[in-house]
Amino acid sequence: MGRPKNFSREEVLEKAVPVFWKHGFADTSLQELERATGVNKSGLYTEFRDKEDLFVACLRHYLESQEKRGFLTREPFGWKNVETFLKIGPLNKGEQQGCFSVNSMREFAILPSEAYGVVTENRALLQRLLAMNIEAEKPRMAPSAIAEMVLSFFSGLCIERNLKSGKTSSTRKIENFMAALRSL
Amino acid sequence: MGRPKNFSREEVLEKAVPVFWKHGFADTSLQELERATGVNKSGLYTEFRDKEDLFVACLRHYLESQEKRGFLTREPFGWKNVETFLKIGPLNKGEQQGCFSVNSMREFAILPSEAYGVVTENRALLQRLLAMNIEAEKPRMAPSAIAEMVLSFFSGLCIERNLKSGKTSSTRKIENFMAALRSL
DNA sequence: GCGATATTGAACTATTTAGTTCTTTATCGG
DNA sequence: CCGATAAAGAACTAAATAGTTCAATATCGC
Repeated sequence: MGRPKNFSREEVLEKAVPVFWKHGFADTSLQELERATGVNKSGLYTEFRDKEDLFVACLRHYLESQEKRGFLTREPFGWKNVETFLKIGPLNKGEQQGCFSVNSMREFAILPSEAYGVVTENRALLQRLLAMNIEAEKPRMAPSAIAEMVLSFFSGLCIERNLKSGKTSSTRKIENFMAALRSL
Repeated sequence: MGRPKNFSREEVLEKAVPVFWKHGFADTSLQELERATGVNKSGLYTEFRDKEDLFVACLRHYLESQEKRGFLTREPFGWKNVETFLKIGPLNKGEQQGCFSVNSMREFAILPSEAYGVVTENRALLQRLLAMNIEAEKPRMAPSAIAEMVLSFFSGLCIERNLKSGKTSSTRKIENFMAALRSL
């Protein structure tokens, strides 16, 4: 069976995500990835085809972990879920600000096309989950139309996390937005 | 007086903006900038301190040109101006998608701190102009609070321009959002 | 413990990068 | 038209980059 490797794919992804998250694809070097993951280039290249492949794997891993948080699938469905999603969906843990996926959208021009697919599929999923929660509140406006707005607002909140503004102001802003939604 | 240079600072900025806009700072090479502007490195380096300096100059130039479009200063102030701002503020000219300034927010980690200042100042200005227009409609909610929401929504629309989605869906989304605002 | 096997680490490669330097060239004032 | 001056062009530098190669090494089944 030969020598066993002393890292797991999961482990590497876990540690690589914050690096790409903060610096993006272009400005992240293999050296940084080695340092952050503790895995040598040899290891990284046996596990991943190249830097692009590793990036896409990170993106998938990130989105799966976000899905597991399940803010939009908690019963009962409704505005409360939407509000939670907006409030604590975008992360605020040190280097990890906003949403890795939204950040990546800026870099599509230089990212493998696979990344585009991963992000758009996830957005479609979010859109459906949002619509499901909105549907439950029986608003006058079409749930899918409201869901679209929410997703855009969410994307805005995410990139704004790159600005150092207070958490309270963000919370207040979300509550105002929710007030507007509830009247639809 | 010596040999006269055969380019103007304006010209260079005009041609460099789309390059940074599309590729961001990290992934734009001096070579690309030479090609796009038609100005040799010698020329670029006599006009600008370094790549960072050129980038910040591009950002300023872009924001000034956006201000000149003046969507938010047309009389009479009101929802119509806000709607116009959302609809045709984010550009859609080939490589130039969304907003250069919003795109740049993703890269603050590697951008000169000056860039941060330029962007935040501009956002503060937008915030004031939006509030001014909203104020004119005398809504029940605080104009500055509504302005905050609009700016976040705008930011979201801008990064979403990196996805290839139809223009009509964006227009419909904005109209729905405006409907929500008008009820505040 | 031994040999096959797979991982690891480090040295290496080829390319690209931002930035510099130096020669050539064009213009203007006299 | 000539000499001072400033710009343009190209050659150059040093560092960083993604990716490769290969010898050293650790483990497992036997």
